[in-house]
Order: sequence, then C-alpha cells, then structure tokens
Amino acid sequence: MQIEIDFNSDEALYIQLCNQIIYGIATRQFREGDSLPSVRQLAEMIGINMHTVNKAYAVLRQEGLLRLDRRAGAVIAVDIDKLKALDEMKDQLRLIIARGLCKGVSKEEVHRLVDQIFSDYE
Amino acid sequence: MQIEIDFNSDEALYIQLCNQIIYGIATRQFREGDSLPSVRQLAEMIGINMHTVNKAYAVLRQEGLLRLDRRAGAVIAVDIDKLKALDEMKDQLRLIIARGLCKGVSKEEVHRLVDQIFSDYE
DNA sequence: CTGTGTGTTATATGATTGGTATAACAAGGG
DNA sequence: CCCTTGTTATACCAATCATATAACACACAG
Repeated sequence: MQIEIDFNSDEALYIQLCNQIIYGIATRQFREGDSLPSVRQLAEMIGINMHTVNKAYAVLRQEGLLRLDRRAGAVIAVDIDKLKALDEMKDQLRLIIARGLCKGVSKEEVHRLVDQIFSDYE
Repeated sequence: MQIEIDFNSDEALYIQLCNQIIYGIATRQFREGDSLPSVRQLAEMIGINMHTVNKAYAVLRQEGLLRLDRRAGAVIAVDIDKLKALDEMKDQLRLIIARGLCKGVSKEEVHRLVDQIFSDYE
C-alpha cells in the first residue's frame, strides 16, 4: 500500500488522497472488503492532519466506494450503480473532449488514448 | 452567443465561464478570429464582476485558446499543440476511467460514450 | 471494569481562494 | 479629446483548506 501526496500540487490534499485510493481500487491493489488504515494511522503515515484524511474518507463513502465502521475502520465497499456511473462519466468526458476538439484532437485519437489507459490498468 | 451561468453551482463562476467558451469553440459557435465581448460588456451581460470575466479570459489565454488585445478585445486564437493536448487529455482520462473501473464500467462502454459525445458535437 | 482504538462531532485559527468593488493607468481608434 | 480596450492595484467579505485540540459513543481485548 503506497499513497503519494504532492505537497506542492495545487490540488487539495484530501482530493489527492481520494484519487490515490480510487487508483488503488481501479488497479485492484485494494479489493472489496479490504481495510484501509484508520484516519489517525493514515494521517500519521502521510504526515497530514487527521481531519484531512477523514474528509477524504467521507467523500469516498459519499461516492459509494467506502464503508466506514466503528469496529473495522474504513473498508472498501463498492456500491455499483452503473447507470449513475455512466452518467457522471459522460458529463466529465464531455468537457475533456471539448477541450480536445479545440486543439484538433480526433475521435480516433481519443479511442486510442482510452485503449492505452485500459491496457495500463491490466 | 449564449453563455449559461449557474449561480447555485459549486463550480467557480470563472471556471463555468471558461467551460462555456470551450464548449462554444468545440461546437464551432466561436471560430478562429471571432471576437468575444469585452470583459466589461460580458460582465454586464451575465451580471457578474468585471474581474471574474477577466480571470476567465486570462485562463483561456494561458490554455492557448484566446488572444487578448487592447485594440480588438478578446479574440479566439487557438494555439495548436497537439502533443501537449493529448498528454493533458490522457492525464484527465486516467482519473475518469479509474472512477469508472471501480464501478465496473467496461472499455467498450467508454468507447460508446466517446462516440455519443462526438456525434453530439457535429 | 478498564484501557485502547474506532469513527464522529465541535470549535478555533491561519492561509488561501473566489467574488465583488472602486480606482487608476497606458494605449489604440473615432 | 473622448471613449473603450486590457491591465494592475487595493480593499473587503465569504468560503474553503488544513491544522489543532478536544470530547463523545461505541467496540473489543485484557
């Protein structure tokens, strides 16, 4: 388990933490039922405040990726709502693709990028 | 020319403005050489402060989509750097796809979304 | 029962950002 | 000369980010 935080980034720490954990789940480094460190432990490990970790965990719970339990701590528990996931994905893709279109990126080039990323995730 | 700003959104006004203009360029509603309203005019039209528009224009210039001129105002001027565009796109796609992977979205479903979005942009 | 470790909540503080407001400047165009 | 352009500076208020300290209810091992 390794989580990389860039303190010079302009992205909020709790957002970076969320993304790192999302990458971890996507790469099956974290699996359904796995426990993450407690807010205090992880805060200690990374060298940030407990509440920052807590906020990240709360966001991930809200996104249906984590279950928080007083007994077991933070447990990976993916709530699959594919329609919602596809909807949100489409919204995000729309803007990214618009940006690309401005720069002359073609549909085929986007497909190629998607394939590259998927093959990285295997 | 129509720009829709949602004052109840949690997205910053200047970010919304940027995105709207990006959509405008992507849909060829704005074309190379077209002039956008001046910072003061657009601020007046939307009902926001001049500096908020200024900030949006500054970001778009930074992204290589706008040229700011004391004579002509804000002019669409796309600086095509495809390698950079593809690189940035890949970074953004990585996170979106990771999110999707967590929810069981397949590569084919992503391709389908991309096709849908591109057909919307024609 | 007594610690210890969970998540959770509350409050406070400082730094940064977002948005507004007012003002002034240099420069181009009529 | 007057008006409009982008640009810059300053100030103010609200919200967010991150930290800090503290307390609470609950679970579990001893």
